[in-house]
Amino acid sequence: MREQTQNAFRALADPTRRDIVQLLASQDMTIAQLTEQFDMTRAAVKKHLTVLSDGGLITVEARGRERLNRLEPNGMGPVLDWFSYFDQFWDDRLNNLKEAIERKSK
Amino acid sequence: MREQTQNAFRALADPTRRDIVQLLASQDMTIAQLTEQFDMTRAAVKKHLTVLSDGGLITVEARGRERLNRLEPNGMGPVLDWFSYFDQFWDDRLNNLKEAIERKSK
DNA sequence: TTGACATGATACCTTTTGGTATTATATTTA
DNA sequence: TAAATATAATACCAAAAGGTATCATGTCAA
Repeated sequence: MREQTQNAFRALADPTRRDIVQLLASQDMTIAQLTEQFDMTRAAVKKHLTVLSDGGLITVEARGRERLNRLEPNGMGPVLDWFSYFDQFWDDRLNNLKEAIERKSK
Repeated sequence: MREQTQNAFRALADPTRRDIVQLLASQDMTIAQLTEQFDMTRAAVKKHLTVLSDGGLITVEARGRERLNRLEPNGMGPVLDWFSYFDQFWDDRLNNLKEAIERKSK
């Protein structure tokens, strides 16, 4: 599972891919829909999606001739697990994040 | 500050650099000490440290002819901020992390 | 001061990465 | 069925990344 962690971190290293993740957080999208949002070819976007898929961050569902790209809810797991390793350093940060979330959920 | 986020994510994309971060979490180390832990030259380790520094994840303190590399406590800030954007998706994950931390602090 | 030590800087090489262009395949739809 | 649509796959290219070797610089110690 070490490989999965590496692939996930690698997937997040590119700004375009992080943007794709944010877009897919609001709704599932086809390659064509995603490509509209960027200044690059569909082939380039497809490559990014492959990297995101390798990282376990998205899944693809075939719907007729379309393919719906969907964020994988558990995809960030390995990444967040890695961060949780630094309790003594990041506890404060994580607590801030926690509090922000709690504030919103009220 | 968009640049800082990118540099931090980029810094974390390499497994050697993540290992360096983990090593520095336990104690500050010189390049020579870090190099002992890896199968590569000092120059290569130095490059990784430069990337980590660019990402704001470490700072360097000159001590005589040595340079002590130290983890920057707030360095992960931009990265964790980015993750906090996905409340609706990652809340559960973050809550699990939060609970694990709370359990430990008891 | 001279030599050893710790690091910095640079040139160079190979592989990976991010992108395009092009061609192929599968699915609708007129 | 034929044309249009949505995507996949491949070859190719320039730039960035990760590494080594080598040389330069600054500091400590005899």
